[in-house]
Amino acid sequence: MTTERFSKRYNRKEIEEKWRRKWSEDNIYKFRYDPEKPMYVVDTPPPYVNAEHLHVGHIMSYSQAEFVVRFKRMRGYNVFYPMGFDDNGYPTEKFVENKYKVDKRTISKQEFIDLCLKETEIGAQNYKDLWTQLGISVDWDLTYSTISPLAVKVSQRSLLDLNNKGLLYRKESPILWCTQCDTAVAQADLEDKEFTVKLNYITLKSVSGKDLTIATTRPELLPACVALYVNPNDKRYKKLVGLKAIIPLFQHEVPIKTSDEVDPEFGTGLMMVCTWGDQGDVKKWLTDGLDSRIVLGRNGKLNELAGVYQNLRVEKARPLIIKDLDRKGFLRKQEELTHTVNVHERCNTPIEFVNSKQWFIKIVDNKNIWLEFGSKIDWHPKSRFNDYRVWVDSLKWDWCISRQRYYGVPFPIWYCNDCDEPHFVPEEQLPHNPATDNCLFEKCRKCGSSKFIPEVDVVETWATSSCTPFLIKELVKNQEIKEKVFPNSLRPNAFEIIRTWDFYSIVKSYYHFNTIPFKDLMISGHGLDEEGRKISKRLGNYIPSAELLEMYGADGIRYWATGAELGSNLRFSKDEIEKGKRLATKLWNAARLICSHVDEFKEINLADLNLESVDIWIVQQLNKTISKVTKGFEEYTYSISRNDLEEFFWRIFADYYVEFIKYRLYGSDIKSKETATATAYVVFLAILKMYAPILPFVTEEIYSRISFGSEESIHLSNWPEPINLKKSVNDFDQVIQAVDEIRKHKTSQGVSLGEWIESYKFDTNVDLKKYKEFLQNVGRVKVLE
RNA sequence: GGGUUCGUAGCUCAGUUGGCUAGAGCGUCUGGUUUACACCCAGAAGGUCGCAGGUUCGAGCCCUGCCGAACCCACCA
Repeated sequence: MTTERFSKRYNRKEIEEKWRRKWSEDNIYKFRYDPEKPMYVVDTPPPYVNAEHLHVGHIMSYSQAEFVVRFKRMRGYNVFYPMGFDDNGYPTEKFVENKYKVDKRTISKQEFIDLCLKETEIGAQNYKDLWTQLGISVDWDLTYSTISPLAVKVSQRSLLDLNNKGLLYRKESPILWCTQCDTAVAQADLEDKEFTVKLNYITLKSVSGKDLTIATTRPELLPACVALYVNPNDKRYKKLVGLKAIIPLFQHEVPIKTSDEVDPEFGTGLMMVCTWGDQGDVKKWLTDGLDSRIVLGRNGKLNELAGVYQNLRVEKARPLIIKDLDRKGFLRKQEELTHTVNVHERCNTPIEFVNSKQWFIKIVDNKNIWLEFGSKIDWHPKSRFNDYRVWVDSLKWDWCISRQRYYGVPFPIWYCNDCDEPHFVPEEQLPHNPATDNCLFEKCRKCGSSKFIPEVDVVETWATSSCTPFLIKELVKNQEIKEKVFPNSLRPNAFEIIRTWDFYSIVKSYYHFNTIPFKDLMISGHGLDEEGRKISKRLGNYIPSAELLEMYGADGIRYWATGAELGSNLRFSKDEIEKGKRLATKLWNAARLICSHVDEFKEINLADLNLESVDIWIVQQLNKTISKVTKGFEEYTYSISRNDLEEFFWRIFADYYVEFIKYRLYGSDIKSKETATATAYVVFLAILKMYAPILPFVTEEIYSRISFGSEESIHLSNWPEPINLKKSVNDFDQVIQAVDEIRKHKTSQGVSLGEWIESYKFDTNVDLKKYKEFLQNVGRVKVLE
């Protein structure tokens, strides 16, 4: 007897800690290249490094992708699994502003960047610790950060290429602007938000002295009003078309025009149109021969057109103007109006349109290409492709990539001081930062001037992270491997960044290499709190990840993460985590039992043994399970795999098979005992391997005690294959039914299942000639008929 | 206004080309210390599958309409 191989209790904490250390020391997740084997390249989302908000959602989505990665590794792929840290850009700046109570306007640029870099380092370490705790099997020698010189170089090279291909342009035009963050933003950075505001009915006079009433939610934009519009079919206003009206308080005259866009039912049917600053299809109004009256500046304040209201921010100016309109008798009434407004997703501030010069990447004209290339990718689940399609359809603006921020990838551009001609730093000089590096140009190629000014804007973060599919190529030197890294095999990410990370990656891979960036997309849902609410800092409805891992251990939490089908949200559930812990214990105990009967662990070929029907039956069940579980992982439906595996392990293997062979394990027939032990061992080993991607710690611990041969880790071992026995049973269902019948009988009689009873007569039609002895022993009945 | 997903037991959810009596876990109830495991085992109760039609020999699954939820898009004077 060798029960001492396993202690009575599975010591989760100690064992998980041991393997974390050992995996790292032995470097078992290091990328190994075997030219004979296929590559499996994963472009994992580089998380934002401000790690204070880490919660189960992060654990969930990274675990879900990692189940598949571990599976692929065991299936014999050369797994290339790097990890990045997305540290450049707005989230880090915001984090620093909050943590240090500073503002980018009130601190020197360099000081601010230094703080960002410092936090970046702390954040990356937090993440690394967390992923290690969780058992995420990335190769820590393959890491990058999006602010590193390598990432800057790749990002800048991308801009150069786009510029050479005529896909990058700089233009002064009305753009989407966040007055809070003080920067241009892209369409993808917008979100819908409902606001309840006042709809103000304001009276103005036509030049002929007639009273007119408009309804507006934005009275502070009156100074920018350039026209009034009515629907051409609106009889009330037919006579007014072509006349002019006088704007109250500001006294300028505007024409009254018609457009089908105007809804006669809204407000008074008379609509005020302003130049930029207001939401709406700006371009359309601009082509209508209207004056340009810009009242809102990039600083979010009203300009000189606003007269006495100059230099006020929108939210300050609005009530003042309303007050003055009311005092002078122009305000007829106010109504409550609930409407949705585009806000900046980072700060929830309503977006304004301001006139500004920015860099853009052409995307609007190529919608058909984005759809075509998007459809070439295998979406898991398929339905999420629709999110992508809808997004591409709704594109209205080219991709504005310049940001008036500090902490990001610099544009490698110098402008001629005299004629504004942009000069791109040549590729061999990258990475380049015009804010700190010397100017590389002597004379403007256009006007000959020798004065240059640096571009001080930075590239938005997505313009860099959209390069990750080919950025990770740069993490290896070997040319042969490089070629196989891109396009990648898998991009796993949550659904809310389909329109940013995924979309922009497709754009860049098409423009640079005319290919899709990755073959498969795995879209995960969100982790929710126990009530099904979104997890947010504001609600405080989550336990920080590190604490969670400390409380429950990695295996239990990973088990919880298998609970949601791919693409679905998943509620946090202590019960599910507990279930995962119980599963680990169950595996531990099963190993204890089986191994107490094995003297030596060795390679066993079951086909060579004289198997009994019950042994053949369990192997058949195992084979079915292997096929189903394998298929599930292949299709990224790890939750289905987990269900199939659990049904087999717990219900069929533990509750039936193990009970079925106990009389042999403890009996005197040595041959029969050996066969049963061997079968149980082989089947259990396969179960253990199939659980390895989900529960890497407990499976590794058990494996280390019961494996044979040279395989150092279960995670580097081969995925189980169905076993060919060359014989089969097909009448075992009736045996199961017969066993159930005896169990039911004993339970209803209040008799312990372990107690021998004198006799029993079956209702079930079972072949007693063949199975009588088996049923007597398993059911503990002396006489059966 | 448009789209996507979803609505199945008290709760959380499976149900993969339409096919015997609709499943699991948790919870509840009954019984059992059975030489791996009470972190266990055996069993029971509990569902007009959101509603109303339709197609079909047959619908939880397919079609139409409606109700409700979440998310996305558009409008947003």
